[in-house]
Parts: sequence; C-alpha cells; structure tokens
Amino acid sequence: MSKQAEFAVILKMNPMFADLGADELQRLSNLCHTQHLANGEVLFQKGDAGDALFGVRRGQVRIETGASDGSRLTLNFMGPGDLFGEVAVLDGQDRTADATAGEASELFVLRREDFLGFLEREPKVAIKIISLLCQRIRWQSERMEESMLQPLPVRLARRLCALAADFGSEVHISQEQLGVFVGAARESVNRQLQAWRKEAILDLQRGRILLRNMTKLTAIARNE
Amino acid sequence: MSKQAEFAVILKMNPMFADLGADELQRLSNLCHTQHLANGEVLFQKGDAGDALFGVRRGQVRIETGASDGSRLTLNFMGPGDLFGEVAVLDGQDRTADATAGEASELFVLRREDFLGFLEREPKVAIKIISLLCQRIRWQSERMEESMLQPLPVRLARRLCALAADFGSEVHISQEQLGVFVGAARESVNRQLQAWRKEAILDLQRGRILLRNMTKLTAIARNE
DNA sequence: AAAGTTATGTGACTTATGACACACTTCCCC
DNA sequence: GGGGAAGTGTGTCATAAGTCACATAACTTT
Repeated sequence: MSKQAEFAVILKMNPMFADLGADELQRLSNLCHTQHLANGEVLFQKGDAGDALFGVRRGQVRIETGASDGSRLTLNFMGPGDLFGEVAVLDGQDRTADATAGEASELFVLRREDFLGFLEREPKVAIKIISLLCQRIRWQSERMEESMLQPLPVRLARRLCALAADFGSEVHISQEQLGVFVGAARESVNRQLQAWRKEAILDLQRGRILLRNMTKLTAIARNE
Repeated sequence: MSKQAEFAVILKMNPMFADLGADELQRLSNLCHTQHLANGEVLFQKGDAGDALFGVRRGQVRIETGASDGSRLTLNFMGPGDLFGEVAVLDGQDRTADATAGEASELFVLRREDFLGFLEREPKVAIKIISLLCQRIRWQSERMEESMLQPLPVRLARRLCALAADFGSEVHISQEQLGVFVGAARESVNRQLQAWRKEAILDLQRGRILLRNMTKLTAIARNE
C-alpha cells in the first residue's frame, strides 16, 4: 500500500474526514508528507503556529503541557493510526500544548497551506467540513454538559476506557495525572480505584493500572 | 436603509459573520427574505429540518422545549437584532427546540440552500467560516470545562448577566427555569438569590428578577 | 370569593468530593 | 546502601449542593 493510501485510511477513521468520498480523500492524501522523529524529539511546543495536521504512522507521540510548578503533565498519547491537530490545520491558531515523540516515530504531515488550497479548489469539500465542524459543535455542547455533570466514577471509567483504546488493558499513567484528566483530586481517584480493585475490575501497580474487567468498566462508563 | 442593509448589520454583530468583508456581507445579505409571524405563531418545532437562519427584525421569538412532564421551559428569548439558527443553516440538522413568536414579529430569513450556494461560489468565505467554527470549538471546549467547574454562584451570576444583555435589568424568568439553565436545583438557586437580595444586588418578584447592582454581579461572574 | 395551581421561601438531612495530614512503598541516584 | 523524591493508601474533617418536606404567597379559573 502506498504512503498516501495509508494516510487516507487514517483520515477515514477520523470523524472529521469520515464522510469524504473516496476520490476526495485520495486527492487530499496526495498532499501529505512524512516526517521522522527520534525518541524524545520535540514536534511542536505550546505557542507555535498550528500549521499542520499530523497522523501517526508508527511510534508514539505524547501531548503534554508544562504545569506552573515546572512538572509536566501528559494530556494524551497518540499511537499509530491516531490523528491530531485537525482543528489547528483548519484555523491556524497556536498550539495549546507540547508534542514530543515518546519513541522513534514516523508521522504523516498535512500542511495547512496545502489543505486550504485544496479546500479553495474544492468548495464542496469545504462545505462538508463545515457540516462536520457543526456536528462537532453540537456534539460538544451536548456531551460536555452531560459528562461534567456525571459523578466521578463515571468520568473515571470513561477516561480509563478511552485510555484502554490507546494502550490496551495495561494503562501506564499515575493516579495524579488521571486526576487531572477527570478533574478530580488524586485522593478521590485513589479511593475509587481501590473500590474497583476490591471488585476485581482492575489491579493497581505503581504508575500502572491493569484493566481486568472491561465489561464492568464500560457498564459503569455508560452510567449503569 | 434597505432591508438587506439592515440584515447585514445584524449579521455583522454576530461573531460568526463579524469577520466577513463588507462586500461579502452585502452579497450574502441580498439572499435574505422576510417573514411575518403573528403573536403565538410557531416558527419551527423540535425535529423540523434546520433549513434556515433567522434574524429578528422586530418582535420577540421564544426558544423553548417541551419537558418530559408536558411543561414548557423557555431556553432563550430572541429580540430585535438577535440571530438564531446559525449552526443549523450550515449543517442542516434538525431543530433541537421549538421557536414561537412571543409577539407579532418580523424576521429575516436566510435559507440554507441559498447560503450553501453562496459558499460554493465563494470558497474564500467558506474557509473563513471554517476558521470561525474552529474558534468556536476551541472556545467551547475551554469555556465549558472551566464554567462547569465553577461554583454555583459564579454560574448563576454569569447567566443573569447574559440574560440582562437581552432583557435589561428586569429579567423575566422563573427560578425553576434559571435552575435548568445553570444545571442546579431550584432550591439552591433560590437560596443564592436570597443571599444576593440581602446584599442588595437584586430584588425578587414572582417570575421576575430585578438586577440592582450589575457591578457586583459581574464581579461575581468573573469569579471575584 | 372559593378553590386550585404555580412560584417561592426555608429548614433538616444526606451525600459526594475536596482538603489536609501522614504513613508507607518503590524507585533512582550518588 | 543511604537518602531523597515520587507515587500511593487511608483517616478525619469541612463544605457545597442535592433531596425531601413543608409553609406561604401570588396568580387563575370558575
């Protein structure tokens, strides 16, 4: 499979591009480049211009932010097949976090200028993108309100399920960071995790959570 | 001033269209129609196709939703100069609430098909709209998380300030509805309002709130 | 004007979660 | 291998809000 075809598959998996036709997707994929990153290499930093969209071909990229106390908090892990910077490529606003390669990686890069040129040549695609952005706006306002109002166990279960999608059943994250993710105190996170350990839903190790019973966990995430 | 020029002014006031050039705005305004509504007449209902954007020329339109128990909750009031359905006109999704004229009204109507045709002819405008939608997405995700985490008094103050922008200092809304707005129990809303009444920030009447001291209220909304 | 209906005011209780305090463990580095 | 530093486990307490249960007050309908 060609590089471009591989990128097209990744785009297709993202809701933002899922509804594009095969032909449109192909023409778009043809605009992509690739870029290699060594382990620990910085892809972009907070404040950089958001001038490209990235897709992970292989390796891992960590999205993280420097906290005020100097410590770093990982906000997200992007693995093969993940796409990030979709919004930045459309509006060019500055990055709001840092991105660093967690291991030697290869990325697909779609530059903003190329993408905008494409949209200008294909207004029908622009209109589709507009629809998708609108959906996202609606979706966000529905989900957000809903999900922030959920009790901590639900939010926590949802986040663990999401992480499991990236990591498999062994999630490598500290309880502190998990707390930041779900907007809760570290202690509260710990107590909930303990409760679940007693129910054999998961096991705990230092800096690691082993998900034993995804069925129960997703049930909790769906709020019973 | 022509009808179209009047509509252009309304569009210009909305963040979604504020960045369009005068010429683009004019061509867009030329696509508008007007529509008259008698007092109590229904403009659209939940589930209808979102096939147009509306601007209020004169009168008042209530956006409301039928609650499960059959009672109606007013979600918003649109007065002269207000625009609604901006997102629907772009993505055509179904209305998520009902709209009824609160008095005899005249509306500007911009139909979805006309608007999409316009975007297709002017891809540069489409790209601008895309940027604006992206901004909105970012804005939403920032504000939302932040604002749901705020304590009730802050959320309540913010909502009251927003309502004041539409109503002036005499906000006509029940405490029950206010509770729905800010996602809190009616009783909690009442207790907070009582506290503010004692501080002379506002006065309470049946179905009505009189804002006495907007300075203090906005200070609270900004979280001290 | 009597009766019913809706909106408001308030007290008592419950619950979820944050805050603080500290013990214990594991890892890392010199 | 000793001494941090970082991560984790738990108890105690404080607090914000929700829930329930009424009492009242204000409008509506007949």
